Amino acid sequence: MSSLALYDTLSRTINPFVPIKNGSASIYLCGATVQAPPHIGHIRSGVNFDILRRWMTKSGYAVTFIRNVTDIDDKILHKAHEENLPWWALAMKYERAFSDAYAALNVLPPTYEPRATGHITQMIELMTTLIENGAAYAPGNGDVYLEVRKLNSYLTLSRQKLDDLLLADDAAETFKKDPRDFALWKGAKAGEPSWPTPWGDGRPGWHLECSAMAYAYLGESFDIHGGGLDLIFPHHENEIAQSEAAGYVFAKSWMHNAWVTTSGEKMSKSLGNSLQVMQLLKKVRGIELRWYLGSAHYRSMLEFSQAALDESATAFRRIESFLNRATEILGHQPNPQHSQAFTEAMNDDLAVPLALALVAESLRLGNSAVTSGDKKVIETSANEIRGALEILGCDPFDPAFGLSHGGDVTAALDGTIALALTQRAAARERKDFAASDAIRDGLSALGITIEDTPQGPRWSISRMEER
RNA sequence: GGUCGGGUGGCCGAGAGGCGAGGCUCAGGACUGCAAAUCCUGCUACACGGGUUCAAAUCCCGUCCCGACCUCCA
Repeated sequence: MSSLALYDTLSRTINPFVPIKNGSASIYLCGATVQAPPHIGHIRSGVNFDILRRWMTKSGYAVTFIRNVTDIDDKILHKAHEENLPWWALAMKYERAFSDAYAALNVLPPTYEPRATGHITQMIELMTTLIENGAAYAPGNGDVYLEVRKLNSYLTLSRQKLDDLLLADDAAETFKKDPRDFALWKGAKAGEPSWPTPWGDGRPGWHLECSAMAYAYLGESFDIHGGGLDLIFPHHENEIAQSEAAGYVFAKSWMHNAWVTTSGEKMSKSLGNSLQVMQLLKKVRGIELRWYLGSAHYRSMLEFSQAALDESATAFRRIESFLNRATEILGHQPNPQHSQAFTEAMNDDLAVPLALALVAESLRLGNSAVTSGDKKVIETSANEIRGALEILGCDPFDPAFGLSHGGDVTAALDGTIALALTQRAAARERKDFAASDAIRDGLSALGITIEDTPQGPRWSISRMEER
């Protein structure tokens, strides 16, 4: 039996996962800066790390999963001004939008979801330590900077050299000792929200909150720190810099998910609304969108297209259809199981695409078994497929996705359709195919699909009426 | 300038020296009153040019193209 191995951005190699605390896993994922509605790139990160979490949990680890919300930063203040809302109202509005999107895609809520503004105390403590250490300085204008030249090491994650970096636009910043120093804390400008500190009123810089909150909930050292590729520099480098300068070990390994791209390019907000999660959920169901986002390997770019999404949804419906049929035949829902091959695929740095090939194989065997009536094979296939879908967070029987139709309604509908099907059967019996097809077409127009099977006709609700 | 990813069949998407990943689409077949569903068969690809090797999508050298980050970013 293989054991879990994961790619580590720091070493750029796949290593066996060895938890700091036996039987446990601690994960910190950089969540959203809540300044706009989530697009599928944001949510892909959530889905990828949710798959990691589910697999680790299934593998027996007690997983503590922290995903933060950054609810104060430059962009939030800017957007709040644009939308003519208090900054906190804007942040909450989009925090809810993210929560809704996570829920729609069955991304499990984190163990805890700390907000930056709820951890000002911890940030001040961290800055105090850094200033006492001599690692940080407060030039007197309310800002606090980390002095990067004094660090023992810096930029190890992105493997860059300090002097090779292009200078930021604010390089002329007179209060910095070195233009590469970065702000832990920003002194308050007029009209901006602020919190009191020993160095003046101000607000958090972008990076400080993650170091403070990771320390607060996971301690000086934890197993995995995750986020999107674009966070490697500067965000994660600066988290490392702050945390190590404060004397923490910080993250043992780093995982980064790749982007969703369009036409080869990273998604940007200029693309408009079309790739927002809620927009896409008008076209496909949450479970289908999740299937699509989770289907590529987390370290590979996922090239978005509407056609690819549609195809992916079609493929998923085939799988779902088999599970429904298997449930009817078996008389009970499949019991999730994992084959050796599936386990090995997932243990190999979450080789989801390989796992999906196994699902496809099981599906083919299962469908053949439906034709031949081999219940044993139907059950095995269905169990393994459901087991895989469960880990991918795409189990169609998971109540998180909501039942497709309520029990009472289904019963009533079932009776109604049964009446129509009785009429159709009678028409077919007397070879009046015009009449029987008229019934089928009529039901079809109402969104009810009829299929004739050796066990008799079965009906289902066609899903994509909105398309 | 520095750092880092890519280019795989009609489309999506794995793999990383040798046994055709897989899916979707399309075409043909089986089944069917017809559909639908399902199964079977077919479509034998790895940017370009060299090289190494018994063997290269995979390694090496060179070239072209695309993208990302460099203190706003999933």
